[in-house]
Amino acid sequence: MQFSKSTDYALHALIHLGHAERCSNVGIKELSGSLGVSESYLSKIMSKLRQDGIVRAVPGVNGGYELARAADRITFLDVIQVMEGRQKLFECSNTNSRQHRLLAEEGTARRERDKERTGKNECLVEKVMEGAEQHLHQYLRERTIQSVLDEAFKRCSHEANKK
Amino acid sequence: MQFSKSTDYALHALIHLGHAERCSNVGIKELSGSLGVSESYLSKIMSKLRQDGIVRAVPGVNGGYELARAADRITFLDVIQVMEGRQKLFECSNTNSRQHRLLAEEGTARRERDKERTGKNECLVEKVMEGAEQHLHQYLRERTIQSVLDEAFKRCSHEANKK
DNA sequence: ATAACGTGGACCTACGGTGTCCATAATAAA
DNA sequence: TTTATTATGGACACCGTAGGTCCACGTTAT
Repeated sequence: MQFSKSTDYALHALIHLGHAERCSNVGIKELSGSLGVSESYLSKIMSKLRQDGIVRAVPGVNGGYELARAADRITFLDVIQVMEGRQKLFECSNTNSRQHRLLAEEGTARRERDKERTGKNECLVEKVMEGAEQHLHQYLRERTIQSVLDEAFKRCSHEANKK
Repeated sequence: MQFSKSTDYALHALIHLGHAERCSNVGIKELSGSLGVSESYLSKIMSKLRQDGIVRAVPGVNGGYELARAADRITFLDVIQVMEGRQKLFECSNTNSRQHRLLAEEGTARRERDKERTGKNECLVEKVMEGAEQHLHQYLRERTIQSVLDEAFKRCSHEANKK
């Protein structure tokens, strides 16, 4: 259970773009050089980010990438969901096991209705995990590319003050 | 980024054990039947749980498994860490990229010391992710096998009251 | 002694993460 | 218009690992 390297690269690439906001259109060469990743692989990642409207891209001479919206409107959650997909953190593999049927058979009109709607019994483990996912998402929604830039700048100027 | 099926099976198996607490020693047959998983695969999982002191096992006739400690002292985090390993949620793949060196070169005695200790620059993305991991862990530490059993019982008796 | 039961090792398969290469399209500069 | 630059998308390769099976062995109760 770990985030993929693609997510890593994507976040760092976006930070680079956010930092170089003034001169728009950062090429894949500069990006791959800055991150230490091959151009070909990073292209794939940038392409994905573009398809999801995180960045814009222009081909041709002097082309490159730029953020599609302000850095403080690109959250970690946005990026992670693009790169990792929108699948749930946890999915009960068989809600029709005896264990689940046992719980379901304790009657309950509500559970019956649940089953009618979704076609499967509910899973209490899944419920707990959904809670965990909500918390995680909430946290990741509050962190943006801009917040990382701010943090970097803060440390920088803090050091400057001490001198 | 998803929890593995093993974690799923492990949690459900432990819930079964917690539910059948009275008659200790639940066999692999009963467990695999209840969860709808093959005996051979589930054995592997139970074995892992035993090695980490989550369950006890006795071989021989009438053998089987039982919880090694009270159900309210087995947290979701415990189980997940056994099954998924203790690796971090996120690890920056190259803290020596130009991007990181750029941040590091802004001087800072503190960052220098960091580098001396760990041998690598710090990564602000990693920092954010570590925060996310802490939150997630805190949540998972508060959910136990017992809490799921309680929830199941609560729903059950709630239905009974209505009748 | 024998049947029931858990253990650990060897092994297999499928899939996805990581990564490369190339043909193509789009764009700016000459 | 031609050429150089740059992003795009498809095809493909590699490989680690999740998921799963099988079997020989050790242990225990009857």
